Amino acid sequence: MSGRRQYPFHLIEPKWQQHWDEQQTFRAWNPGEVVPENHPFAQRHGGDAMAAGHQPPPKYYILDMFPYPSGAGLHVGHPEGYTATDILARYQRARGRHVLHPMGWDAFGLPAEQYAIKTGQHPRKTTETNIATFKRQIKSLGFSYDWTREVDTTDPEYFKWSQWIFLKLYNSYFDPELNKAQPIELLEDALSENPTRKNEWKNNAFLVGTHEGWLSLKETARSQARNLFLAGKRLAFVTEAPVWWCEQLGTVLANEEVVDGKSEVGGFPVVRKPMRQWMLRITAFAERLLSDLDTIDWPESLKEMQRNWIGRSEGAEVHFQISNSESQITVFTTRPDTLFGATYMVLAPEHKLVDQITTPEQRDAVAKYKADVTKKSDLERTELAKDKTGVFTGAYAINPVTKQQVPIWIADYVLASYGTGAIMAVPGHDTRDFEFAEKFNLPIVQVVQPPDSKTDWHGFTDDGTVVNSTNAEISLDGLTTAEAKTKITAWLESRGFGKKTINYKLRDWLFSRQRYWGEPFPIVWKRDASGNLYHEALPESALPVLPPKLDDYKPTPDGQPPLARAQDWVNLPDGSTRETNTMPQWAGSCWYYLRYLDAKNPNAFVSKDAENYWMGSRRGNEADKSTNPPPHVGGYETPGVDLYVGGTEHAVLHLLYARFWHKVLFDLGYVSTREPFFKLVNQGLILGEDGQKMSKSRGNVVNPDDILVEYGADAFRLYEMFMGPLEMSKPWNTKGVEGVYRFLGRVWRLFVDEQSETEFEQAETTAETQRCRELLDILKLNLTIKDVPATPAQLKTLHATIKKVTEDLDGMRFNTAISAMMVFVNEAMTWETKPISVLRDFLILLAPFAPHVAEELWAKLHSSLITHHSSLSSASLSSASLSYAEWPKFDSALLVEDTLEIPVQVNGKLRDVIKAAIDADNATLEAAAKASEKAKPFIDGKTIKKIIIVPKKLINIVVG
RNA sequence: GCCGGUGUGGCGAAAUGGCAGACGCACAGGACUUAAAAUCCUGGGACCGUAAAAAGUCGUGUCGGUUCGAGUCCGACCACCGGCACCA
Repeated sequence: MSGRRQYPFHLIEPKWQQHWDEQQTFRAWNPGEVVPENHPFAQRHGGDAMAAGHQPPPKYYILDMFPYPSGAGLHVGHPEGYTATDILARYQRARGRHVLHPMGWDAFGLPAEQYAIKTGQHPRKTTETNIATFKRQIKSLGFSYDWTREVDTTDPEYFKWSQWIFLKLYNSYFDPELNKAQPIELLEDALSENPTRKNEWKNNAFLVGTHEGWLSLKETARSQARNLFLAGKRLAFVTEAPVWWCEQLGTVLANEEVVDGKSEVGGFPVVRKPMRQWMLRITAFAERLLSDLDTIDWPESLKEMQRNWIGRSEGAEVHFQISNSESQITVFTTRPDTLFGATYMVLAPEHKLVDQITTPEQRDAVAKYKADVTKKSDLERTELAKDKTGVFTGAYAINPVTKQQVPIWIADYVLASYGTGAIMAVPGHDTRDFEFAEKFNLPIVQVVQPPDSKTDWHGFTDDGTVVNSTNAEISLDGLTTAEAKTKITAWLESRGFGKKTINYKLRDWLFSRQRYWGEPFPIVWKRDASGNLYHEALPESALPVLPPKLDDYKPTPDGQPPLARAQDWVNLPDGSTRETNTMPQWAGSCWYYLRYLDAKNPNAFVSKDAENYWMGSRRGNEADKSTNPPPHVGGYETPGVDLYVGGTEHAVLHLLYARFWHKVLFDLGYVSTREPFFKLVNQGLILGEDGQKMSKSRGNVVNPDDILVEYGADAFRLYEMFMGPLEMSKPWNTKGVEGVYRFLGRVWRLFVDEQSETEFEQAETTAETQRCRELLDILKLNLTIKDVPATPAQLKTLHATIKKVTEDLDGMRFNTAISAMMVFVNEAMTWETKPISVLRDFLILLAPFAPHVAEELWAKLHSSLITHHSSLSSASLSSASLSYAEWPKFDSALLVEDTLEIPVQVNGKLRDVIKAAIDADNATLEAAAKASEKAKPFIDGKTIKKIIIVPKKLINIVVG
């Protein structure tokens, strides 16, 4: 253990936390707000800085991924990111930026609900308890959050706006020509006005064939058709589709929440089950979600994960005529150049043509295979991937280029959910098709010649030269793969056999859950005159839609969501019924960063002014919005969130969903940027002391509360940053905390008089005064601290530190910034006289990292100045709050040395270090190097071929 | 299999192509102390030397290349971590 306490952090930290709270020191101000004169922000920027007509200070929006307040409390991983952002928030505040640094709770979620099912305790209660714990723990770390902007996704005043955004999605459609979301009213209007849209209208399958026919419909039928049509266009829509159903959780899950055939939460098995569900049309935004990644400053690996998830691939659709049938099978292929090698076709077992084309002889085999496949969980389907299975349907299709009849099979290696659910099999040049063809003795032909003639063409999938690909109309032979793709696609298009297309892996977002603890949908179901069910949005005035009170939070026995138990809530007086699904947890986290901007606004999810100030960039808004903003505008005003810090676990869930919602809000004119998070950094994992991931079962979990009691928040913060680069995974080492704790102790002793410290400790031993903050007044400033001018050497030390810390903070290199401060303190400890001005600047550097001890010493420095040095200049006396003190500037002129130590190398190996004047010319340096006694033995007897002189750096003598 | 990241002392790490190992941990020796804790000082990559030094040689996952000079740039490979994975 640490033994004697290094300094009284147990008194200092609560004292300053309370002070910041009471003064609302870190409150950020919205446009139009008047800042009280005594607030440190007003002292720095003026009380009317945010008033209309004033140029407000440049903003800096720095955001943490808000936590899910679990019952387990904070772990040491949480404060890692929070400390990094807090240091930058405090640093930017010192640099004069108006910092928005908020915190809140992503509090809907399964654990509170499962606890409710077990114990009957309302999830609200569990959530409130957990939030209280998290808040206490986070506050004890002294972060400079603006708590007036705290959000809680489960607060009706918050989720009212989540529901409001859902209504925006519901009442919008995607216009492919404009490539953007539009209000659904435009589509309704266009139906009757715009001829091309009329066609679209007419061609919808569920409608009568002609516009005239449409007009002849009775009003009720027309209204029904209209509802159906619009329902099919909305960004939020209902579909009956196979979804992931998790029996144990009693809910459906999104693709993103299913990992290896199991639920991401709990690891329970999931099965495919057709159910009526709400979906969000994220696929319409696939291209923008992909291409806009190029405009934001995110880690490449994270962008790559999103790109993979979106999974864009360019290729062609090709239609194959089914023999003896009117029907066609359309396939998607990225290799149209290999069309001549397509010797069979495969449909996914779920493909809708399967039953239609299967011949009577094959019917039993096909039925059996289909039954087998549905029984398999997805896990089994992928685990058994090595061995291909499938059945012949008995039907044939015609290859459009070879005109040959090719057999149509079904196999579960073709997925119903990707492309068209059907493939043309080219066993010569596709690994899977090759395996399948080998197993079932299907013909394999070569159509690509590998560049290296020694390479076996069987199953060769790379690019090469096309062979065996000629018919009466077209020949691809001799072309490269790329050329052949272009040529055959053009030919297919000209003949109506297909066309160029782009396919995405991204699926629409399954947006409903059979849960209690989530946002209810602002939707009711009604029946039209012919008794058909249709959905209708509630008006904005009906928001928030609160969940009903329940005694039992389980789903109903017949599989209805828990909300269905509240019959008096579900059934409305007019005969309509409420939607009983709830939204997924992601709903609240999709837009919370916008609510922070104007967290208490009862009239809008965010006011236009607040959104403009915090998210827009003055520079960015002047630029044409249709062009992408440059990834990093060197100046200090950036669009969107300036910095977002969090773990990689949200790479394809939260971060993709939030970008999607943001784009819809952008299209509809509610936000001013295309992207929400301009720069994003992933913090690395903190591993256990044993180098393994921390987990209860390993017993290597470190509880932050224990560390705080032993070493204090400042040491904890410092250690989290000193461990290594933020983005890296690194093992925890409590001994390392002691190291930075000792450093803070040295800082303390640099400032505090030893004699007074002894008095303080004696006073503290009395039981009744132990926790008394007034005791801190006993402590006096070290007598070696004097109001004297700094020596050149002292200035050099200080300015080298300012330079290093400033540059390292700009580059988020917290660990090396801390080591620079350690070097400073080690050096300053040796000074007999310590100039106040130097120590004062040092405290400003230290403050972002260790704010409590810095504030305490700052206060001591200034109160002591007022008592003892009343004649001091105002510059060194300025006692404005440390949190808003101006960041010191370094003067490079002070860092210049008059003599330098210059290494002398012979053939690149270090042989000596010589002293030289800073302005020594090359001839002088060369002479000095040649004269070096230590280098001489390596030069003597050899000829000097050349001498490399890097001014102020190095001399290298090359001999031969 | 594909994509991304990382390999440097006993450990966490640091190094615009220019003195490898700053800073810290752990360790060892010393000072202070009745003693301990705390604090302060000193030491340290390996090898070879030596009474102790000095000098020297090797050294940033492996092999090769570019360069006067490579932890850093290029090529091939190996190991570990993370993600994706029958995506046509």
